[in-house]
Amino acid sequence: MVKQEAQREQTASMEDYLEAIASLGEGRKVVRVKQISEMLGVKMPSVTSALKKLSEQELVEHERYGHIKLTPEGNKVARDVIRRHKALTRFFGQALGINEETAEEDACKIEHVISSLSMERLAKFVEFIEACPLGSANFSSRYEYYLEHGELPQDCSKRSVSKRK
Amino acid sequence: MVKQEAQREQTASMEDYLEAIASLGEGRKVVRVKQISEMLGVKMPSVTSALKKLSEQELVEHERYGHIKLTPEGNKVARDVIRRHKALTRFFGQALGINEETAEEDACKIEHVISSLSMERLAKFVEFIEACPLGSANFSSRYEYYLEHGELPQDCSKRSVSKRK
DNA sequence: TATAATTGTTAGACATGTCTAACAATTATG
DNA sequence: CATAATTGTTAGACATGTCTAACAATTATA
Repeated sequence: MVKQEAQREQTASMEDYLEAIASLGEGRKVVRVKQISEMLGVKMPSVTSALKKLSEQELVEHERYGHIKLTPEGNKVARDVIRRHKALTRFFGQALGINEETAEEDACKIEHVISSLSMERLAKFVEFIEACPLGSANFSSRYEYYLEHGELPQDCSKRSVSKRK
Repeated sequence: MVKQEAQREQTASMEDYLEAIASLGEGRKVVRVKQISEMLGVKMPSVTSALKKLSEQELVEHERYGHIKLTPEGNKVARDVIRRHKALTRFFGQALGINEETAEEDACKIEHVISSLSMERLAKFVEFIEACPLGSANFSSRYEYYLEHGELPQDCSKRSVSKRK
């Protein structure tokens, strides 16, 4: 057991490019420089320059004015980023009740910096919350009460579980 | 209601410098360029250059070969970073059961990119978990069971809460 | 199919933040 | 207190990733 994951060798920017190429290419769709640039909010020359770098690392196939495609290795990296992205979005959205837009934004940033260990635990946590109806129901309702009122609900009291009303 | 927080104008690097200065300066201790450089794992010229920038922004007082001190505004920013840092460390440590070192590392990265909203909710979440013994006990024990066995404990079943054993 | 519109590339400027090498100031000590 | 050791600064190189301006290829259309 020497080094489970070689990943995270990419910068946040390069991960963003890989992620964008992967999602734009879903279902064999042709990927264009312009689409990538729009998706990431950068200008086209930035994309060209990123593609050059990623090609040199053999994560992307790209020929001048031609097709753009992830290599198997590039796809692996992209899938991993996307996996983190989705788990984080679920966490912020489902577990913390954050609005979709903000959840997305945070996921986009955090996906590039979180450790594998925390990522794994976070994903398990969300799975758990979503899968365990009893725990979840109790948890969510109490948590929402706490969010709204700023104090703990009765049945969280340290002394006893009140039965009145 | 126009813009609650003007913060997050700083880059991750500059936030790190402010954070380091604040924590090295706890209790009126004199802050040195060398200490900052060691704490952040950069060379001294990087610190000098950062101090210059932060001085121009009036977040730090620094005179050549002289004292280093946060201005009130710089202190405000630093305290805010530290607040985020602590809440994140608690979340990863207490709530997710991540080891201290990893929890620290993740907090150091995420503190610079997370939104105010998510940060607030995350902090409330940790408070809640720590403050609500019933929810917490239920939650933690089930979550640990899930982490360890990879499947939900009996009392999470969708059908009914088993009473046997 | 010739020309116009769109898309993509190249070249090179710029911002950020790091580093090394050389030098300067401060502090410690023989 | 003179000199050595330590600490701090300056200058300038370098890496990353962005941008604009100018040009080139591709695609659409009159």
